[in-house]
Parts: sequence; C-alpha cells; structure tokens
Amino acid sequence: MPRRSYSKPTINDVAAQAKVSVTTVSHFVSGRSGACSPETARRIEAAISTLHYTPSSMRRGLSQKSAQMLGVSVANPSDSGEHPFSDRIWRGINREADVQDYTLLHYPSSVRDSRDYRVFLDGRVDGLILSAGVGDPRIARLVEAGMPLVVLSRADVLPAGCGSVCADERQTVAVALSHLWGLGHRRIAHLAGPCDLAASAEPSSPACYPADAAIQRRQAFRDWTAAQGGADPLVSPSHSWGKPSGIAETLAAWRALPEPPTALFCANDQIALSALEAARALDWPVPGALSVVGVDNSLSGSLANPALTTVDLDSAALGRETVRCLLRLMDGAPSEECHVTLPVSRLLIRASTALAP
Amino acid sequence: MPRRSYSKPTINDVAAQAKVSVTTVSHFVSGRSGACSPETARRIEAAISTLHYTPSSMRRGLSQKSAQMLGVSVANPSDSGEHPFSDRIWRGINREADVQDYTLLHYPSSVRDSRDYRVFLDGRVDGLILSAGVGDPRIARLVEAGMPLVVLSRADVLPAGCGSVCADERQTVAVALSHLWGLGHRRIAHLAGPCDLAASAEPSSPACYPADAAIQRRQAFRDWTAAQGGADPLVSPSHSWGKPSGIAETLAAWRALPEPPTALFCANDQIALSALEAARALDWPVPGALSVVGVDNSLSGSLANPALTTVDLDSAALGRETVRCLLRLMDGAPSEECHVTLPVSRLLIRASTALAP
DNA sequence: TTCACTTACCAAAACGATTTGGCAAAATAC
DNA sequence: GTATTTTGCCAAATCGTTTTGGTAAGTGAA
Repeated sequence: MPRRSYSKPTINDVAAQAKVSVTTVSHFVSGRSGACSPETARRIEAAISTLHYTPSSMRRGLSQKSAQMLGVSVANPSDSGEHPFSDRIWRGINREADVQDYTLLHYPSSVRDSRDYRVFLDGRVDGLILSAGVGDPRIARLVEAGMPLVVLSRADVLPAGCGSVCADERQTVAVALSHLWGLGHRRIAHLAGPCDLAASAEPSSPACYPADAAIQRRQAFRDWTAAQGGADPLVSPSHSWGKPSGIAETLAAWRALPEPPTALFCANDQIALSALEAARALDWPVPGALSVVGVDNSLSGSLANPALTTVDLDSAALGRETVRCLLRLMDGAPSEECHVTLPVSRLLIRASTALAP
Repeated sequence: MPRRSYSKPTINDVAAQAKVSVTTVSHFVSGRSGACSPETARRIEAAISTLHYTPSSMRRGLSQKSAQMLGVSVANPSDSGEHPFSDRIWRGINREADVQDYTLLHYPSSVRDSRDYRVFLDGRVDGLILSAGVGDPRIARLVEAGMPLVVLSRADVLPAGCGSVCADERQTVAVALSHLWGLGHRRIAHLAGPCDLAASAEPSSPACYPADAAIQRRQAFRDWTAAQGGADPLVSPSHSWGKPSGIAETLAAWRALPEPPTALFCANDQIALSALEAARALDWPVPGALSVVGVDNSLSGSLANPALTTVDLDSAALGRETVRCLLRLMDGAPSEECHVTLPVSRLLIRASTALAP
C-alpha cells in the first residue's frame, strides 16, 4: 500500500488555468528569457495565487542537474549536547548556505554506518561538508566518486582531492599564553586534550574538532614555551574532551613540586572546569595562586566560579569559510587551492586569571 | 556561468554496459517484480560495481511522487547550545526516521523568516515536523497547502489539521513532587519558567519545549499541591529557561518567611542551578535545609555541586513518537487521531535532595 | 511592398528513474 | 503434440520542470 504523499499543483495546472503553455509559465516564474505581455503575466499570476503553486525544486534539479543542496555531516549536533564549538560551526554553515541560496541536508554521523554515506551519493546533494576522523576511508571513496568535498580538518591528514578548513591552533595557543605571560606567569602548565588519535575518534568527542586538535594544541604549547626560553614545560597526559578524569591527581602532583606552576593552559573548557574543581579541592586559590585558561567559551565556563578566562573560537567564521570553500571547489577550483587555516581566536578575560603571585 | 555539479553514472550507463535494458536493471536494483537469470544478474552486478552506480533517490522520487524525506524544524540544535532536551528530541527523530527509511531535511528556524518555509513546500519533503510558537500563522498555511504536519506542542493550541506530540507535564511534576513528599517535605516552592507566552517565544528559549510548558508545569504544580491539601503554595514569578535572573531575590524573600520552604521544584535545570548558586550565597544548605529538584537532566546539572536531582524526560521517545505520528498522518489517518501526550518522565535522584529537616 | 528584426508565445525534447503492457521462449499440463 | 502458464526480458509512457528550436504577429526602414 503506497504511502500518501503530499501532492501539489504543477506547472501544468497553472498553464491550463492561465490558458498559456507551460513554457511561458516557466519563463515567467524563473524570470529568465524574455518578458511576457502584461495581460499574460496577469493571468499567470492569478492562476499561481489561486492554486498556491510552488515550483518543485526537485523537478527543477532533474533537468538542471543540480539540487541546490549541500550535505553536511559535522559532529551530530544531536550528540554534542554541550559542545558549543560544534554548535557554532553548524550555525555558521547554515548562515552562509542561506546567503548562497543553498539548502542543507544534514545527515547525522551517529546513524548506523552500514549506509556509508549512500544518502550523499544518491544525487540529493551537490557537495559535501564533513568532519571525519583521521584516515576515514569513506573520504577517499567519496572523492573517487567525484563528490566535491570539504573536510573540517587539517590538510595534511587528508587524501588528495578534497578541500579542508581548520582553525589556526598556533594562534589559539599564542593568544592564551601571551595573556598569561603578560600577567607575569613564567611557569605555565598544560592540561592536554585527547592526544592519541584513536581516543580522539571516540564517539563522545566533539568530532568537529579537527581530529588532532589536542595534539596540535599540545605541540603549539611546547613550541611557544620553548620560544620563550623556558625549558621542559609541564604537560599532563591526555584527557578526554568531555568528562576528563585524572585531573585531580595531576594537579596534586604539580602542586607538590618544588616550583609549582602559577598558571594552567587547558586544552578546552571542560578540562579547565575540572581543573577549577580540583584546585578548589586542593585549596589552591584561583586566580590568587593559580590562573586558569580554557578554550571554547562554553556557557558552563562563563557561569563557573570564578568565571573562566577562555579563548573564544569564532567557529561561525569557520563554518562560513567551509561553505565558501566548497562552492569554490564546485566551481572547479583545484583542490590544492582549497585548504584554509583560519586564525579565529580571541581572548575572553574573566575572573580565573590574575597577576602571577 | 553554471556551477559545476557532481555527475554520476545513470541507470542507462549500467544498462548499456551490461547489455540489457534499463527496465531489467531497475528490477534488479530494486529487487521488485520477478527475478532475472543468474547470467543477467552477474552482468548487471559487474557493471554496477565497475561504474560505482548509485540510484538517484531524487529521480526515483520523480516518478514515485515521494522523496522519502521528512522536513524537520525543531529548535535549531545550532542555537540551542546547552539545551539537552532539544538535542535528545532531535536524536530520537533521527533514529526513528532512519529505521523507517526516511531521510531528514533539517531546516533551522533561525534562518530568516522571509522564506516562510518555502523550502518545505517545494516538493523536497513528504511531511513536516516542527516546533513553533503558539499561534504561529505558518502552521495554518502549511496545513492549508496540504502538507502533513506534526507539531511538538499541545493539541489544544493548534489549528485543526495537524498532529501533535508533547510530554505529559502532569506526570513530570508528579514524579518530582512525590519524591519530595516521600522525603517528608510539606512546604514545597516552585521556581517557574517563562509563563507568559510572548516571553516563551523569545529566540533564546529552547523552542522545542511546547510553547507553554512553563505554564503547564506551574499549573500542574498548583494542582498537585492542592490535591495534597496544602493551601497557597509558594510560586515564583516567571524565569527565563536559559539564564534566569531574579532568583537570588526570590530565595532571599522565601527564606525570610516565618515558615520557609524546605524544598524547591524548579521548572528546569538551568533555573535549579541558579537556585543552587543563590542558596549557597545565602548560606542555605542544600540538601541539608533545602532540597532542590530540576527538570531536564542536563550535563551541567549532573556536574553541579551538589549533583542535581532532576526529572529526566525521555525526549528520544518524544522524537520517535513524532516521526511515527507523522507517518500515520501521511498514511491518511485523520488528524484528530494524531494527538499524543506521552508520559516520558523518570526521576534521577542525586545529591540535591534529602529528608526534610 | 519587402526585408530584417523584435516580441510573445508554443510544441517537443530532455533529464533519470519507475511502471505498464507485452512479446518471445521455455516449462508444464493435458 | 498442442494448449497453457511461467520466466526473462524489453519498448514506451510517465513524473514536472527547463531548454531548445521554432512560428506567427508586429515594427521599422528601404
């Protein structure tokens, strides 16, 4: 038994009612190719409004070979509950797609993988934006199939043929560390994110972080401190982005050092919040004795006590750039020219950082 | 200059390569109508895998008059940063749509309204799920256009012709209050959500709460306490769902009462978290002297100190039911039979509630 | 008047899949 | 050995829109 479908008036109905040919209606509606006489226009307009005619974009796509639709599969907003980064990227993508007159087909990556992105290959979309783990085999498959593709990731971990957009993590780290440095901190420790790639691919992670964001941040931290002449900086083991554990132990160990750190640079806000909690438990005053900086500008961070100083990533800009990059690719730009690293970081100074003791 | 589009092999290419007719390929691919000989099957299979053929769902929809696609416009996950309720509904919808072999077209409600849901009327989708404010004029328009439609809202605030799904708020309230009652609390106050409809339509609100959820919860609270014989229960003025303010003042006033409340039932977790903060500032021990219950089971609530006792709404179930309801509607069920009120609440007892003092 | 040119419209083909109706050949029944 | 059914396949029509290639009628200039 066939499922009832929403049926609406067609261009033929309009043509019949207005007593003109479908061609004329099509021309009138799309505004292309030549004007029609005022009288004809009036009749067509009347018919359209009487019948509530809306041209079917699907049928249009049939003859135009374009669906004016972009597929998106960034870390499912659904699963990302409290990952503002992902949410803002998503919003940036939406905004720009709207401006460019494209509709988005959002396909959550949580859906069972057996389908293998088939939805995206069945002609519904003209191009694809996705976040994927390093070495995701599907990327190569999609590229091979000829699908224009932009991945939210670093260019150097991707197969050839697709574009990429990512945040400049060196800038992110520099923004945070120069703030601390300016406050007089000379002993700065780093609470790292998930630094082995396997872990960063775990489903609970905000998958639209470039898969190795944690590694990049850790490396940038080491480089930055090395550039200041500081030797052997304190770096914690990996912590999960989401509900990090083991932070209390690390902090206790650091505090017991002959020369404990006076500032903490945390790979993201969740980790920073856990650090805040741990410091309180240790009676380690923040920001009196220990300044803490996070990354992400999450709502929880702004509500924390003390309010968290954090690096705000303009993820909406990342989203926008992703769409633009994809459109360039679709316009035929060589994929080598579609790799973008954007400086999008800005420091939000709140109560968790202060002058070094 | 036309934009390059992703072009892929068609059923014709496959037929040519396998030296059979398109009809035979179509039958083979869709598995319908009669088997073909092993030899023919082998040739078709070979051609398909050589060419990487994927049937185009768009073209399929062209002749079948169905796109196997449902439109969704629940509170944009993008804007909902920390509204787990919305996220889980979204996930439930995804899951069920996948099971039923439908793809979702997600259209964020934040996009400029001038477009008026046109995307949804242009034949891309077979049905529509949305959350909308009370009296949203677009609902009536969509229904009039014949679009099968389910709204996440209460049935009695909707125009005729669409389905509806909502949580049973009386159950939500009962679950929370019986817990407190069982702990011996007899003086229970309510911190209400946004109770004027205009405010509940504010963009920052989790729009997939039924527009008047706050009102329903407040009413259910009054009814429940009245049923217990308690007279004149304490109810605060309206608070925003998101970043509520004025809570500190309310709590201070309540504490100064000759007989202060021993428990607080908050309209959602955000409000409860603010209450926790305010109680701490007042040196009002939670849960020693004041038990606090929220609604939503947000992550922030579980990480709070003390961890928040909360009502968990099985929003995924709501999402699932929404899809099923829509499919019933599309199958021709009369809209009067497509109104569902689901009891989906379950209590999560954590550290913010204890025996009455 | 005739030629060139524009305007206003239309008929038919195309897009890629499914569906329908039908035709041979093979298998089965009498 | 003929009649009937089944099997395996194909040609053509269909869906709603755009595109292509026209045809008439009207306008202006020679």
